[in-house]
Amino acid sequence: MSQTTTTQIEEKWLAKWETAHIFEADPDPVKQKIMVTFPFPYMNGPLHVGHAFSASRVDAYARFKRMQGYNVLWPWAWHWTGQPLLGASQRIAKGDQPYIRVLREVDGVPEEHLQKFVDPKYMAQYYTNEGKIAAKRIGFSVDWRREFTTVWPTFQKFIEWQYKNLKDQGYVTQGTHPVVWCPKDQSPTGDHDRQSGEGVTPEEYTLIKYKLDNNTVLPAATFRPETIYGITNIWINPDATYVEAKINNNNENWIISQEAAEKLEEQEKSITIKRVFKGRELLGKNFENPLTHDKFPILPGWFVDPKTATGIVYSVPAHAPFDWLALKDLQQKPEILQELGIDPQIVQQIKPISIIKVDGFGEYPAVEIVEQMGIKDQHDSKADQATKELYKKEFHNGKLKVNCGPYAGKSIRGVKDQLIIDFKKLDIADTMYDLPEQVICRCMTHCVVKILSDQWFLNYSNPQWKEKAKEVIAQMKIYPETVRTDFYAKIDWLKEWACARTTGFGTPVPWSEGWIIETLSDSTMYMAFYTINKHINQNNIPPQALTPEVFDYIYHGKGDKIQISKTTNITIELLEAMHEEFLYWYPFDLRNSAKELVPNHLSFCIFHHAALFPPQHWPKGIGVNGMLMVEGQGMHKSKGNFITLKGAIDKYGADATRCGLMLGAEGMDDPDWRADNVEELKNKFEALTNFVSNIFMDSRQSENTFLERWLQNRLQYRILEVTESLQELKTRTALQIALFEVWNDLRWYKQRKGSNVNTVVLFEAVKTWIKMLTPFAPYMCEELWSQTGETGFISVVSWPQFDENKIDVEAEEQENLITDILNDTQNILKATKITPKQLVFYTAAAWKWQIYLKILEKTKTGEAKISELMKDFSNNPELKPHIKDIAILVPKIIKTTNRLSLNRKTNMLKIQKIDEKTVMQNALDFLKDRFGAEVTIYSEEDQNRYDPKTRASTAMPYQPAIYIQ
RNA sequence: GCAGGGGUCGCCGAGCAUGGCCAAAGGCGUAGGCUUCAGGAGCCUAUCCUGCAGAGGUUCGUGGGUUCGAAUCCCACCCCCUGCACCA
Repeated sequence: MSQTTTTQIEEKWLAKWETAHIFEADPDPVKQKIMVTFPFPYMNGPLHVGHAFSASRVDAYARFKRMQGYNVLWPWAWHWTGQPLLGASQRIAKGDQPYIRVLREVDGVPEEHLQKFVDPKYMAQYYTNEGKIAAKRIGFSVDWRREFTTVWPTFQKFIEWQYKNLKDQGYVTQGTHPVVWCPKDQSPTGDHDRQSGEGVTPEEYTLIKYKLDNNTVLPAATFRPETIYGITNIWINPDATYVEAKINNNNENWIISQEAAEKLEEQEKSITIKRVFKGRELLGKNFENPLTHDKFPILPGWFVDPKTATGIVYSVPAHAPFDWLALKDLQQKPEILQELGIDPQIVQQIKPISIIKVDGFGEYPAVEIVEQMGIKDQHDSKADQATKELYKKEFHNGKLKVNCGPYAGKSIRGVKDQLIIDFKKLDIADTMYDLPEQVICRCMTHCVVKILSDQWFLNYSNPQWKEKAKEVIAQMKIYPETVRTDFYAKIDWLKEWACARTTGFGTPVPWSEGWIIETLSDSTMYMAFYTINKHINQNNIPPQALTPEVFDYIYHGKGDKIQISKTTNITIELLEAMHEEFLYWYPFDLRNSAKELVPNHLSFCIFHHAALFPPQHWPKGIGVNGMLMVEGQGMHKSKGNFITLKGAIDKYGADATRCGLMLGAEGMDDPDWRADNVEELKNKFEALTNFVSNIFMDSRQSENTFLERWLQNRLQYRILEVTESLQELKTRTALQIALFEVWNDLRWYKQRKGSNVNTVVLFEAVKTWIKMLTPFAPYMCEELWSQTGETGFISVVSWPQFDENKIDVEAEEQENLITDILNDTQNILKATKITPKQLVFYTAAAWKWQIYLKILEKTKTGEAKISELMKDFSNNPELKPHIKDIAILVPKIIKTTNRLSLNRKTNMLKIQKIDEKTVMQNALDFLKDRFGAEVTIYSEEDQNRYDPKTRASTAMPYQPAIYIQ
């Protein structure tokens, strides 16, 4: 089968599916429903194989369930909300050549479209159109009547309703929020908008307002406000520029670095600078600890960076290695102090003040760690390491000492948050945000932290909401189960989420002019919109008719439908139909995505369902899988390893692409797309098609032996395994068994039967086989199905049922005998390097079976005692003549039977004796063929046996003796 | 830093929750044979080491331990990956 015919087959079946509408699902009261979903893809680029991986798993599940007789709904939509589409079109408008080249060469956008991409909606529509073609070609069994994009006014009405509800219930709050901010763009700078500083987030400093005089403070920045009790001095950089500024129009003057003043402007502080001066001006002055009213000096610290926080640092030499090192330096260099006009006596007298007790350290942990690590001075690179180590230990294990006021005896970890709140109440502390590393915007501007005010939040901190979300998780099926703890952790971890933005595509916040619902916040409940969007699309319901009352009726059954119909012009029948359709399909049974969506989208989805729907409409199942790798690396357009779905289908065909993806991984493992493997798979499918076609063309029949029963027996296990795996969304395991293991079984059967294949049995087996492959490779299976003479679609044929009656342990054991003897013989040939001319096998004598089965029975119950067994055997007149041999055999048999699995022991006991000679005799041709030698079978009891090396006596049940010459 | 997930015979990957047909599935790769005008594809066989009789030896990140017996259970250590907020 050449590539062109693969494409032709795909086109043929795609057209047939569409004409027959087999994937369009409407409510059917007599059928059980399954609704599966996949997070809609964002349309600033083409669908790629990463999308296809997660979605193929959804499709395989949908197809499996459909074949099992469920009424399956698998809808799809397109995400346009957000900033990237706008950003992309702007880059094109600006003539960003590298970017345009990527669109042209990677995405494959034709020139005439590319030029129109300056319009972001054109761009989104282009990718949406292309995406739909690709999603169809890959064979996703989607009901396209429910399609929409997130900028459709009808969808936005749904979002308005959703947010109105959330707000009414108090889940939406307003407040402030720190963001990384580009002063030039006047917008937040997300990771993707950064030239450098990816992953950097604002850090919160506590400012302790040490008093210089009555209305002037030195706001020293710290992550450890509890150390206020251990302060000995403040560090000021003598060479840095500081300002004295009036803050927030009250009477407080702050002394801070010039840089800090600029930053605080963005953090809801109004700054009026009164004077500018060098840090050295402050040296030697005293200030007051606002908590204890003790007085301390201001000392020079060149290590103080005016660019970090306020440029003012307070010193806690007992617990901060840097402070101790700096203090020691100064104490050793009185001349520097004199030069700066400070009395060295003052510095000499400073002693560290110990305030934290921590295991493994004495009075002054900072002093100790500096000595332990042999740190020379503050420029030593190990000083940083020492700081981190000590902070960590003190935070996790440290307890505050008696000199810490009301906090004495408390652990640092437990008291820190409360302490900050208390200090703020006392008006001796404030907060400032700063970045731990430099962040530079794409526009090359240095970013700062800005506090956004009047920001709208989804209040995921709300403990009642969290509780409810956990209830949703508790009743949900999660694939794989290991992710459940992850979900609980993420629910706990989520806090207020800024759910509105001022730019980008999206639904305007209904109650607040100028804000748009943020992109991750508008995609949490839309699965419920699929259930009714068919009606909206088909009846051209105008957006203005979709009032909150309409949605209240549809989703909550609230309100008077007659009244609603009157005001909206939506007929009562239609309102009812939508309500009914929602009730039929909801909740969804499976939503599957990559694991990156666990902490955001999937958790949000859980939260929102908890808030807006009653328990009977909570999600029933969520599936999570790994992130697709390409040739061992993450897939990125910039890395040049980006593979579009269209490109993959063009090259390998839909079936190979699907299976290549699904064979990659399951569970949380990251699948690896390897072009060689997918190519190989494409060849495999050609071979498979030939293999199957040949069987279909072969009209001969043949006799029934145990091998037919063996094949059917095998197939039952395969059906069981594939069904159970698919049920658990283990698509890789399921496909592996369905494709390779079944194939191996069929091959083995054909080999064993040689020219005597029973085509009737094989034909049926193959039909079962391709049914099991249909969820994975639907096109090939439709084609093969039609070759069998069937007229319907295999896509809607009944899934194979496990049939207990076809289980045949005897056939299984008989075939085990053959494979075992085959392996043993090959092993001997390998060891002896004989090229065999003749093989002779001798099956065990009847009396050996007697003792074998007896021992087997004993070992099964775990009490095979040699003495007892021997007594038994010697009392048996049939065995008595062989008692000498039996004495030797018993321990051997105990050893071999002990190693058998319980399952096999049970089977062997159930069958009792198998007629080995006949079984072997029937395999004669096969064995001859396999070894290219004459083969003879005897029983060791045969008088006329050929046995030149007297091997026959070594024969055992299930292990005939072998002679090779 | 916080949270989560891993290290298996050339590679990818099962197995490990319920220790024992585990020298360890399957796929890929590699080698040999068959088929073919040739190439590719396909089919068969082999693929840790040793072995002139169906066997033995050493393996499952490292080092210990429990057990008659450990890839599987326990402890310690080393290494790797992913996510972390206004962004899809």
